[in-house]
Amino acid sequence: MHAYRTHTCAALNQSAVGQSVRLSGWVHNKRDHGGVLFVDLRDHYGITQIVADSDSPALPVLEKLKLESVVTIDGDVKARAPEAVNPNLPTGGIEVFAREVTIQSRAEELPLIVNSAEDYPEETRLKYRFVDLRRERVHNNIILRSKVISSLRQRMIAQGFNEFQTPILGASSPEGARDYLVPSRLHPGRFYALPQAPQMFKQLLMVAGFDRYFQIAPCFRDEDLRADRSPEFYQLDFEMSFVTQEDVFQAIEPVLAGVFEEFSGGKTVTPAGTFPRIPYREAMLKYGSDKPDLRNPIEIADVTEFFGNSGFGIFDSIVSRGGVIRAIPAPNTSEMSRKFFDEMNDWAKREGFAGLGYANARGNQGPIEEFAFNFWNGDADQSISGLVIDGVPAQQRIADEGANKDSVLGFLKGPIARHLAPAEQAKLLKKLGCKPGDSIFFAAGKEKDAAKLAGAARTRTAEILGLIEENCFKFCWIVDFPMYEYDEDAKKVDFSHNPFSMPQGEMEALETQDPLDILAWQYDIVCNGYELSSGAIRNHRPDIMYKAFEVAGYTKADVDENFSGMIEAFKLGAPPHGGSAPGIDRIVMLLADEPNIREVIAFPLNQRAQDLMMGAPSQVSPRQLRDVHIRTVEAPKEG
RNA sequence: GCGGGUGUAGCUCAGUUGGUUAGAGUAUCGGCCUGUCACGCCGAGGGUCGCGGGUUCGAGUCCCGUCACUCGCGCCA
Repeated sequence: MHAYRTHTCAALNQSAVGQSVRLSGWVHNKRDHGGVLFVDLRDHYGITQIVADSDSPALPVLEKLKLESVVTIDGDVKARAPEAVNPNLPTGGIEVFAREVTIQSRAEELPLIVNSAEDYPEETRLKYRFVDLRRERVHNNIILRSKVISSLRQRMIAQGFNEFQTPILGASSPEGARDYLVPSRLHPGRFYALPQAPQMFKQLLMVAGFDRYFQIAPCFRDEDLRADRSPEFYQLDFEMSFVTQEDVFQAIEPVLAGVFEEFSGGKTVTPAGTFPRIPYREAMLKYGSDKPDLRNPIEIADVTEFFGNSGFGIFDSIVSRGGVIRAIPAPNTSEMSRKFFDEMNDWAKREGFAGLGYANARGNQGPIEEFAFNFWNGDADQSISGLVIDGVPAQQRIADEGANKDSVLGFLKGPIARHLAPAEQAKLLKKLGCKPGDSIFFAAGKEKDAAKLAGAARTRTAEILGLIEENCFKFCWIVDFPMYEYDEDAKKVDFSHNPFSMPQGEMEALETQDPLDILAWQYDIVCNGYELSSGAIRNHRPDIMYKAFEVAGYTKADVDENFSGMIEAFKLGAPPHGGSAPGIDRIVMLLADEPNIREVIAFPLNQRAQDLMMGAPSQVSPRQLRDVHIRTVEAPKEG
């Protein structure tokens, strides 16, 4: 008989009744009835109930044993009485009567309880990650991760991609994120950098003629963390030769849609081949973000045209200084309390914005859209007959109150609305697609700021109102990123994203167009508001590369000095190529429905990039520092 | 670097307007219990209330500072 087990804790069922078996696992839970003791024995595969009665020598041993101790049980499989069957347990039809128990490892009192779904502070969980990982939810997440990676690999290989490893110890690169540095022992004063991504190497693999490469690649970035950002993470890094942007899309959409369909657990997935393509500028306008969550039905609109001479001072002056006004429709909220709108405004201020204005559309009972359209076209009197405002027909109000026609016909309430003539209000509602009873939030400022506030308000509004569609994964491509942007601080044009992307229009565009109008063959994949990947058709032409850098104010010497390896390679025969790199941790995070990337990493660093279990980063001995020619400046702290 | 939240028993949390000896659940220890599967019942131990300072007759509670964790902003092509 095997030293530890004849079966796993998930393997036994009715067909094993009568067998003599040996099981090993952790004491998941105990129920001690004095004369009879039940133990839930757990391993990776499942749970089997062990029974020890007063005849069993195992009873006194198991009785004293703490939870999470590891034991080997010798016993006999018995069928449970019908009333004792546990339908919630796959092995619930049987139990193992213990004849003997061997203690493999005694557990002391636990810092967190394995057999509970209770939430523990992350500090505790990470310090005792090996215990935390025994718990069902995290254990399943890590298994899911393994399956997702396996599936991604198979799907890539099936498409003819070859998996290669690229160096971990590389050269530091001047652009991009901060590098993790590794000092060199053999070369005093010099440093390796851990890769932020295998960018250079995958392009060189294309130059080397390998045509289709991929890698489950570890990446490192020494920047501050977020819930969806870890300093070390994995990407499905891939690159292809002789391809257009369209070819890259067609290669990766089936992989992502496929793996999401495989593991989504029934949630709907945007089908491969139908990922919407949203130009960057459109995304910034309609969603206030370059990673829009398309589960959110709200669409932002630009309403700058309604202000400037409206008499609403703040907005008018923002517009006159070149700013913009963005409107965020909030469905069915016009009857919400003042508090709702005030709290949105307070929230915007807390987020560092000037504030968030609002207006409410009256709860008209008439066909407001049709009326608004007619009104706007000077055809109002004709349709007033059908219009009811706040329960009173519009014509009657005009007659009864002798009211000013404009005030009666106003569609919008609130401090901003007072400054817009009814015809303007109608146009505005029409533009936003608002219905009676909706409200509108206004975000004003410089274009970048207003878009950002509008985007944040769009998300918050939908979350508060419960408008985010559930049980779906909505993918899209963000395309047509601008090649350059104006850097306010440096007062010059600079690359807006990756300097190695091919500009759309290539050399001709660089020579003839306003740099701020040039688009790049660069694209992101976004799913449910998370940026899953970033990619591009690369610039493989030295002449275009020098020109692209020249536009941003860099000399040929600058390029040669910083990127000589790549440039030299491109001078010796480089195929047109492009690729992308979906983030694996974020994919698993979405599939596991976890709000935090650390939930899908077996041993994650905490929010301050520390390993609380192993104590990284740690101090090293003076000898080690001497070896790598490092002298620290600040007095080391204890710990 | 900046802003929000949290910090009370091993663990999860409660703690009122500043007022007696800081509570509960769970875990641990002891006792009882032969059919539980969140077993049940009885009892016990367990606290620098994150840390430092201040106000007060009196501070877990109010004020100032500070630390840790976390979420967001900056940052992350």
